[in-house]
Amino acid sequence: MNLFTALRDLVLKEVAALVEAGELPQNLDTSAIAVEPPREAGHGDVATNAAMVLAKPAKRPPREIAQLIAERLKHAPDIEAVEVAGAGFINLRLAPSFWHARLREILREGADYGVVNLGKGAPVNVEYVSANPTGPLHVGHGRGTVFGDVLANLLQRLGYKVTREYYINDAGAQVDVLARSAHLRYREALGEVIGDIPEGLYPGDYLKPVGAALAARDGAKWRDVSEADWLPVVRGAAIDAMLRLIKDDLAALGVRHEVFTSERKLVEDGKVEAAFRQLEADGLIYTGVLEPPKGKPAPDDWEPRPQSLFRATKFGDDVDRPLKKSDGSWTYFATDIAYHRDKIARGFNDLIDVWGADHGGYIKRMQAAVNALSGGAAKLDVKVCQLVKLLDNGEPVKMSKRSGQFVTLRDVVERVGKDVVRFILLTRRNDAPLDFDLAKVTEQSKDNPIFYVQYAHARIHSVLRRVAEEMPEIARDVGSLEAAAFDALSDEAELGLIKLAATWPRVLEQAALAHEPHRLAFFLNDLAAAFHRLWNKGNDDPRFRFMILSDSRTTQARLGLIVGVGLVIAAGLTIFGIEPVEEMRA
RNA sequence: GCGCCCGUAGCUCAGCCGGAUAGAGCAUCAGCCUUCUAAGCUGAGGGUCGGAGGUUCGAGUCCUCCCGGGCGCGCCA
Repeated sequence: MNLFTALRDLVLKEVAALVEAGELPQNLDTSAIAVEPPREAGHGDVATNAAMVLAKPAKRPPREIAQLIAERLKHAPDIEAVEVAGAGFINLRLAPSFWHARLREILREGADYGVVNLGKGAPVNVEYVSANPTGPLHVGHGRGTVFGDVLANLLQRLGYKVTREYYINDAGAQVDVLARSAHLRYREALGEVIGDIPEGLYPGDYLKPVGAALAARDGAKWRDVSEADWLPVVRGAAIDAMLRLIKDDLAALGVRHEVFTSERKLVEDGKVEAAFRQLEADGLIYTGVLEPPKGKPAPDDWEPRPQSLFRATKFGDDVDRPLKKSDGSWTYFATDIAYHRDKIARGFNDLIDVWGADHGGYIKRMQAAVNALSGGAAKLDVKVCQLVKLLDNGEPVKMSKRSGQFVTLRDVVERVGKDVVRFILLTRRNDAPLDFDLAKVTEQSKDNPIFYVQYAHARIHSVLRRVAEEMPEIARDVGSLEAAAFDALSDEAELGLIKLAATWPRVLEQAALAHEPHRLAFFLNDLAAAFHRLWNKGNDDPRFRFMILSDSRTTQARLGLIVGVGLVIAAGLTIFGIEPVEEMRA
């Protein structure tokens, strides 16, 4: 149960009653009424702006309306105190029994706590990674990968029918470069001395096995024929190999896409042509001449050229966008239009793309295209991930793609572990740059967010183990804990921990609606902090220890509390695709 | 030149579709281990929320302009 939506319903009910009683006019717009946690804990457990929202349409002072509502709320069950404050806020304090009931709810629902059917089975398409199949993934890719994957997990958990997709850019010039690079490695494998890799080709060693495999399979067959003859073959082999490499990298991170879509195949199947014709039929394509971009030196070979343009400006883009290159082949935009058209045709009206920051300028045109293709029915949300700055103990790790000396995602996953990568990459908002320090993220200290959260979970299980040893008479199964005497939990620190854990349903829901999985990471960090705080309160004052040898009633109630917290932490980590640990010792 | 993102404590960043006295971590300083793991916790100092207008009962949050940084701007993807 999301307690805030439940209390909002209660407030709305009282407002309706006041309308009924003639205190407030009919037909009030109540949509802006919010019930939220107040910023200041001192203001109570929840606050509502109802009176302030209604003041103007009701033509009565907000504090007066607040009094009316407050008077009624005082009689509602579980509400311990109601006060009108500030400009007309209504602050509510809920009875301990209310919070005890929330704890019982957490214990009863366990991993499903906070899970509501927000999506109602609506299909959502999440496209992420979509890196060119020209080499291994690097850390920058990792960020979008984790973001997309955890967002997909989150949406799936809340009742959306999620499909995870990867778009393979295997049709452009870059895969031809890949093919030439692989052909060089092929000749090398046949015994030729190739020397330095020429400028403009991929220098990485990862193409050596591709060349070797080709030589082993076909011998010298592709050595002395023209490029036009060998290129498609070598390209196909190289793309296949790179895709296997990438899928392995993804598997090492615990990521698996359901659908891989080949750009080349879209072209071959005439899907791009079909998308083009659809837009043409809708009058959204014309032949025109684009201005050269201003503010930077025009490309050397710039010449005004009539070309097929999509009327993106009709859908909010800044200029109309070209669909064909000068050689007659499709632009990247054109094939991407076809891909999104294909997604829409497969029944998705809710599209999410996760891109790197350097593609930010591409958002408007893609949204314009989705809008045009679906007649406004489909929505595309593009989440852009900023750069990751890789550090090792504070020192920047040198990465140069040109020399082939860049740290791969695989390297990082193998060094620090997939769980660490999955969590740390979400400890910033997607649109803020992120530092990833290889040394710090494996540190066993509170400076390391994932350690901090796992440590809280481990401590909870440590207490369980101790109680099993010292007080075996206490039933520790969730069923028994649910029935524990929670009136023993009366300290504000204990209730505060329940209160925080009880906001989990709201956090889940809001993270899903906003498409912002990082909120889960921040919440878990806060929850862990609240737990560590209570733990230390027990250090300072033995009466607050979870295990009180002389008092099995209190001990069991406190076990219920921390097991509940542990369940919420575990539920959160599971969405991250991270295994909660029960002890920290290796 | 235009578009998008960002600008919050010395540093790195949160701030929940506008809500009350703007938060956390790091760093600095001062404290807490005969303990359920101190792998942790408590406290203190530190802010014109880049600037100026505007909308609103109320603006870090929305709008306009300006300043500063990043990304992008046909034949790369």
